[in-house]
Amino acid sequence: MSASRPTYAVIAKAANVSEATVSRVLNGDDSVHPERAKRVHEAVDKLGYKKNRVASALASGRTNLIAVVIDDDLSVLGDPFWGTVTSGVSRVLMDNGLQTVLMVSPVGSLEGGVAHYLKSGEVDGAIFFALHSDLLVNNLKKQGLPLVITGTPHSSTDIAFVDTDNFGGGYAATKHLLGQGCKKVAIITGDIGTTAAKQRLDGYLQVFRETGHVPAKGLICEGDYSFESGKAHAKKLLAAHPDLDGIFASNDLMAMGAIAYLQDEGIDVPGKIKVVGFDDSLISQTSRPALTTVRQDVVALGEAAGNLMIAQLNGEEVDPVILPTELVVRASA
Amino acid sequence: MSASRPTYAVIAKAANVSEATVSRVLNGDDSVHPERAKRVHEAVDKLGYKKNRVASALASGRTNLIAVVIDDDLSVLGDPFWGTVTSGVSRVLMDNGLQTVLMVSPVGSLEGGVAHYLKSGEVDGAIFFALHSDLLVNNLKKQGLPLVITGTPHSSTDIAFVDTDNFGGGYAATKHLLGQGCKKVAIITGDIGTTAAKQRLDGYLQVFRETGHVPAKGLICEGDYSFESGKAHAKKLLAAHPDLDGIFASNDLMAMGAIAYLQDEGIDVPGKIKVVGFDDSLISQTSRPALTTVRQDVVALGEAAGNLMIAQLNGEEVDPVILPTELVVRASA
DNA sequence: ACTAACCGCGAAACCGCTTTCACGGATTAT
DNA sequence: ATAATCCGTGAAAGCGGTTTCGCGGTTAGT
Repeated sequence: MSASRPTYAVIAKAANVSEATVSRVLNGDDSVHPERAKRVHEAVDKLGYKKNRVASALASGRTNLIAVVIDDDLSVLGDPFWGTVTSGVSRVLMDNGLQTVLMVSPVGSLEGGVAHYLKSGEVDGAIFFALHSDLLVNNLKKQGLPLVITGTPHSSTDIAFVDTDNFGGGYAATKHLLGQGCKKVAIITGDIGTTAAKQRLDGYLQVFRETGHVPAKGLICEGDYSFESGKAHAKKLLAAHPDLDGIFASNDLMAMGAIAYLQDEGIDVPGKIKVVGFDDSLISQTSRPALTTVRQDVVALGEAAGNLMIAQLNGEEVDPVILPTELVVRASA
Repeated sequence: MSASRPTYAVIAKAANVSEATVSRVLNGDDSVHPERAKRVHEAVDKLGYKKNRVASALASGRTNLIAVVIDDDLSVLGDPFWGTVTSGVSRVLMDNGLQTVLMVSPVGSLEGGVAHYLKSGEVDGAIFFALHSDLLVNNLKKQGLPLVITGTPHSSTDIAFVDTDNFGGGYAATKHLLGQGCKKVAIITGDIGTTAAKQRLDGYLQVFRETGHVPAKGLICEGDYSFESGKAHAKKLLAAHPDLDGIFASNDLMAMGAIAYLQDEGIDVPGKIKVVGFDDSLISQTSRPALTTVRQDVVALGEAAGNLMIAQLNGEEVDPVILPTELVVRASA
């Protein structure tokens, strides 16, 4: 850095006030006489002063940094879903003068880099994505760190979280298939270790509960959100149930996999078998037949997480936020 | 925080040394007597001491924070490409004790939040993605901030950058189409304002230069990397050149768009027209026909950017890094 | 008119770590 | 043996803000 940047000492002298007053003015303390406040502002403008946020953080104990922790490996941010959530979070935080510190790493244990970092007081709060275990968050919660989880936690904690209405989405998707005349509808769930997959399955089951029917054995199979898994399960399902006429896949990628298999077999979609996905990701629009799917507002999810964090920093009590889903009917069902 | 965390004062007392010595030990200064160093380490372990990185940053002037600046809006992180690059960067930085501060915002001018933040000394360096203009980086460079650009800069600066071999990729893709017997090969470029798009086009042109041919007029059209743009340009191209038999699209999404249009028109891919994409993104594997495309190692790109930053922080001189591409032949060409 | 509460403001302590400086003792050179 | 170096170490001065505390001067209470 060529010219060292000015400090309070310089501003104070230029405005002919004390450093304490400079601090008050710059932090919006309205107990300063307008005249002196004006002098301070003028000095700040004239000298191009920018507050050193590190020094400020040390003195005040607030870093204005929020960690976004992705409990996984590299692949997660490569998923447009989490990338989009992240940008939603980031934007909200930035609008509130906070910066986003990104940490991509498995956080299984209470030790390890991420855990230490979060406990070192270098961030004012943490937002978790794709959390595999509640161990760390419960531990951090005890330490009083403001926390937000994106997705529903596994255990029933009192930690703030935001999520999509997975249950409602699963319900709507299944109902739609039945409404289209399907008699035998299967579900390919996501990794059942995730709460989202469980909830979507619950939505599916609820439809049958309401009609008094019991979903046939073997119509429920557990995928892992991958294209290949959609393909494989479609094959298995069709072999066991030749009269299958509807598939609800827990995400678009598996739906695409299923459709790929069916098309390879010369089975018409949606003529013979109708398929519904989940997410309304880009591929659902570009594939053919275009995919009927359950849309979730991913940016809104990120923004909600950011807002929940802001609220907590302001000392407010917060409740979980569940965002609605919407069925988008295209060609596949 | 329930129990306030220990400070140097506590450790120093416990180990019966001065705070200066504690600092030396914790910062790897080997001039401390092993016996005393051991005492310090024991005290640290016993008391569960974690260094306050904020205080450390203030005193040392090093924050251990690196900004990742995405010069755009929300959509960019939703693109799996940048999400993946980001995670690559983040991992390398983390392995080196640095944290990633994510900033998603247009950085057109020298003012604005991002610019101020980068100049405020709160980060030790900055890595730029999807840079639209070199204005800010040149300005920051002058201030001595270590910088890395992902993608080739527009102007010829002496700023470190990493990029994929776009030229080579474009060359290979075009050559492949010709090698498959195509006589009339068009290119749908990306947003020509990006250097990547220009370089891929250059690769395409180079093939013709070498063969002494001049690519027919109207075979070069400028897309914008979107699905729709691929679709629209395929239509336009086919109308103008009914004998078209090859298309090189500058990314997979446009390739998919082109194929979608061709299939809608009942034109066989690759029977009548062959299509090559660029990126080797997920959709290129899941689509049918599976897309022949130019693979770039996106994680490696991010890691290279991270490593270039580390090198600069170590005071090393660095050269640009160009990563190789690889043609992945699938069904579409 | 006299005490009490109040208000704006500056002095100074403080946040927790880093780094310079100088000192006593041991080592090496002369 | 004496002077010149070198070493490991602690005291203390920062880094650049924030915040407590108390002072002098008003304003309000009775």
